[in-house]
Amino acid sequence: MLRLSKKSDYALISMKHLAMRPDSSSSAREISESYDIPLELLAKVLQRLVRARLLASVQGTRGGYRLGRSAALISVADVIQAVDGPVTVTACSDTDHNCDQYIKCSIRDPLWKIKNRILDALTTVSVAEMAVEADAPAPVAVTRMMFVPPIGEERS
Amino acid sequence: MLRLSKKSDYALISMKHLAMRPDSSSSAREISESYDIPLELLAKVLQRLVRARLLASVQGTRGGYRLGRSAALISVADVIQAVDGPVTVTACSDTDHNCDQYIKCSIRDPLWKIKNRILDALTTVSVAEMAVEADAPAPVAVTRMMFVPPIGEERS
DNA sequence: TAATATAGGACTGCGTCGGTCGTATATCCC
DNA sequence: GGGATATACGACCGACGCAGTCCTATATTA
Repeated sequence: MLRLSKKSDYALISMKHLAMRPDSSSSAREISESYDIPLELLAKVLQRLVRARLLASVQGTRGGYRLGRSAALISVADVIQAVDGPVTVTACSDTDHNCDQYIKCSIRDPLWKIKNRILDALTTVSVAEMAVEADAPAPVAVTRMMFVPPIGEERS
Repeated sequence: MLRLSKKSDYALISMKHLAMRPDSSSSAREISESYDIPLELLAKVLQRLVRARLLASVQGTRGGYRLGRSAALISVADVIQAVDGPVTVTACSDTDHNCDQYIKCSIRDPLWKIKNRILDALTTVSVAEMAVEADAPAPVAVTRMMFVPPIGEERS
């Protein structure tokens, strides 16, 4: 459990993709094809990231997405929260307590502390750190690997 | 997101409940009524905790549940994993990689690191620590508070 | 033997998530 | 200007998992 949603996965993949190409912009289609992500779904994810100012978009034929700010200033928590809403371990938060057991609940405080520790783990890892993974192949090589030869052999 | 399941909630409530009564055993019914948890559902949760050796059960009329070992030796992670299976942030684990993007996925390693940090946060908090919360009312008072006056005014 | 407890499998309603579709709008190139 | 290609965004839909219920079997005690 405690699984991340697909949308968050896609968002993080996209953010890392863009972080590795700081000077160019990528279209939703490019990212979609690179990682086999359904285009429409990815598009909506990217749009949410734009609304959260984590990405900047350019419309039109040569449009696409860029990072909204330096990758070092974007945390994994930022990305997840932009896409899936606030990180909440419990059904009840400090604002709304929509839970049958709210009054009688005896584990709120300990769980909130744990939530904060989880949030901390997500906050202290930046997209930039994700992008400098040692195992990451060079950008071009990645893009190559991404395109699975459709059917025929397309070896250059 | 990253929400805990209801079953985990119930499991943690029960564990704390039992940790606060180290010398007596509690029945599923008692816990169920104390916190307004559906009896059958709670029963199954408790059974899973027994199977994981976190609880010990006594059948029969005067039966019930006790902690399987010292509360200090039971972590929140233990409880969650006993009830909801292994903590997995990603769909793919090191054993099975049932995810369309597995081959092309670029964020496995960073996410696994984050998963470990989350797991760490859950492992370093014991049930005993949860039970010694300062704000926890005395057992009896708790049980009192639990029973919301049904309809009429029942002020003593 | 009746009451009360755990053990555990089968079933179900429903909310959420992943994904699709359709449409509007912006921009570039011919 | 017009077509191609991009983002923006709301509506819709099927599948799946979770929460909860029901039923039966078994153990223990009074």
